[in-house]
Amino acid sequence: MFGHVFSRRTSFLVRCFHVAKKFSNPEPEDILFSALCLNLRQRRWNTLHQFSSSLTNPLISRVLREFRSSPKLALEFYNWVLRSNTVAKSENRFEASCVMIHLLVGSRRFDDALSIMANLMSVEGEKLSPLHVLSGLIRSYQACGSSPDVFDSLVRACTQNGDAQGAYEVIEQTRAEGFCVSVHALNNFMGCLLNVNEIDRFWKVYKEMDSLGYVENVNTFNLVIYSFCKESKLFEALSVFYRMLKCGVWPNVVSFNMMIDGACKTGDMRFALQLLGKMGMMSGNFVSPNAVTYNSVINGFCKAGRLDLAERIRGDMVKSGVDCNERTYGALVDAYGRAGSSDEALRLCDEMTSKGLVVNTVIYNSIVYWLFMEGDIEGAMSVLRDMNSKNMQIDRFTQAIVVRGLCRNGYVKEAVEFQRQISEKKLVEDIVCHNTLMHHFVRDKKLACADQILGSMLVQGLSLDAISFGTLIDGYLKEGKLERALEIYDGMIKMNKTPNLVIYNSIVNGLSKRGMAGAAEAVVNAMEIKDIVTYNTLLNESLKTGNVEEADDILSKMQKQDGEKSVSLVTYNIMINHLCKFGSYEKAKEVLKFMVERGVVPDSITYGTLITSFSKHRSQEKVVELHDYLILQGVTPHEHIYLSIVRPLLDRENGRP
DNA sequence: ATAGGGTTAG
Repeated sequence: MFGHVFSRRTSFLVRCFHVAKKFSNPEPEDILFSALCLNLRQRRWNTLHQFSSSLTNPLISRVLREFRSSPKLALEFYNWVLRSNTVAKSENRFEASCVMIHLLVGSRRFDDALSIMANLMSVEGEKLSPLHVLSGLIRSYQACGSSPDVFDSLVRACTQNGDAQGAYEVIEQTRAEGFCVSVHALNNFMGCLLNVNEIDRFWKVYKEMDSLGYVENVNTFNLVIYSFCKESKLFEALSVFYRMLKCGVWPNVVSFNMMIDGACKTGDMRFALQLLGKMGMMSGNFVSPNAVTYNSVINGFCKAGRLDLAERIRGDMVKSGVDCNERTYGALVDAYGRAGSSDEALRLCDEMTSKGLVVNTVIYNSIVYWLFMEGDIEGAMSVLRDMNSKNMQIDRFTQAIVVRGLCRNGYVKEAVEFQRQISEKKLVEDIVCHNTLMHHFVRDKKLACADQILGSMLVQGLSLDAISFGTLIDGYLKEGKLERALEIYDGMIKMNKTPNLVIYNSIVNGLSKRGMAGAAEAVVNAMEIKDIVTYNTLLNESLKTGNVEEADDILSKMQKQDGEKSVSLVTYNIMINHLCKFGSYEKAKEVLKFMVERGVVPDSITYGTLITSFSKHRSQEKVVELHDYLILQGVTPHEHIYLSIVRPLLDRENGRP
């Protein structure tokens, strides 16, 4: 046994000696290099470990390059270098990483290259800027005999991280250095711009493509289609499709999927179905629907409340041999929950499990959400426990759903407790949850509790947003606690947060309601922009005080501001309310007719205001007539007012007690 | 590349 070890060791030394002898004047580094290579080839990590203290930057790079044709081994060596603490210094990491990236890209192992780049740029990693990484790659470019594909990969690493600006800088700097990224990288960048909703910038880059010598390919066309679909411009998307055909570029399934999904999202299911049916014909029989296509349509019908049609499409999907996946079930589970059939939703979960599909967090969240909406707290909490017992990841959606679900069902205390447990587990903190809690405390007039949430957010170092401040400011103003409201306002200013329109409107409303018209007016005058809510608040105040001239003035300002757009349903409700209070019932009815003609559908507030007033001051026939008219306009009656005023009248008409 | 879950302030 020992003899065996000895002979291996001897042969190793002899081989080293041979290699060394080849050089006329062997440098120590050359000997070390050969030894490293020999041991690495045999994966003798223990032996290699003895060299770890002698490793230098150039040596590491040299070994990595030596193994360019066995990237797997090179990667093992790279990882070993990173792990051995003695050389884990940042500069070493960086240079070795750059060489490794070149090798991986050269052998088309893009995912491995991307993950190294992502790590270099991530907060947990080295936190290097994309341009810094680029400079490192360029420095080692020649020695590694690399190709511009590495720059494409770096762009990709940025876009995968949602860093459009980084991708842009890399593309620009690459060009400045005399290289060029491919059209694929440019497509990646443009896709990233769309994903972060920088539509204008997308178009700018798209228009510059040609002059930079790029020829748009099917992916580019698809992005243009996507950008139109994002803005619900289906007609324009379709015309890009035809332009693509004219350019001799063949559409693929993604081209269709984007348009079909766009149609579904705008609720145009007819168009979606047309496209689905004509995909073959429109593509010279080259393209047929895949799971994404079917799932988009299924989801479209689910959201439109047409489960019957969604199920029919699922039937088509199965018939055409496309397997249902998690997304298919996700859409259906959500729809059954929405329709109040949580049992069926849970049955579908069993079905997917039996097919080997995983019921993931998104699907669980759907179920929990709809159970809460139904008021089935027990059911919701038991599904949540089920998630826990299955070690299912709880995400910020789950948190928001549970916190809101508990609050809206009156379990605010329990929601706070849930939130506290989340904080303890150090899961992702979501401001929305805290804001929701504050909102419910404010609604229940428990301002001290809301304030406590604010305090705990500060303690946890969470950044507060405009909604956090706005909720409290509005709450205190409504309670008449002007001082505390102003304190919070000052706090916001001290934290360098700019109050937004909602907060200003809230203040204007609060001051007016406290009878501080002068102060309210001062705030209004200081406001740079005003919106419908501002005007509605002012209109309501002036009508309340009987200042018709001022009201008239505000109305004409509103019409000037944004044309008709700034006159809203609320505006009409305010006018109707005050006309009724003045006893001008016929005028109120005129306003009602006027708004209906403008295509503004009255709501239950309109209904309640008019019916209440008419029942006090007009004949019963007039009340019933008004009710019928409103129903005809598609108004949902105010439940309480319908039951207490209108139904008794209708019953009497029909001879019922 | 394209498809899923939530919504908190006037």
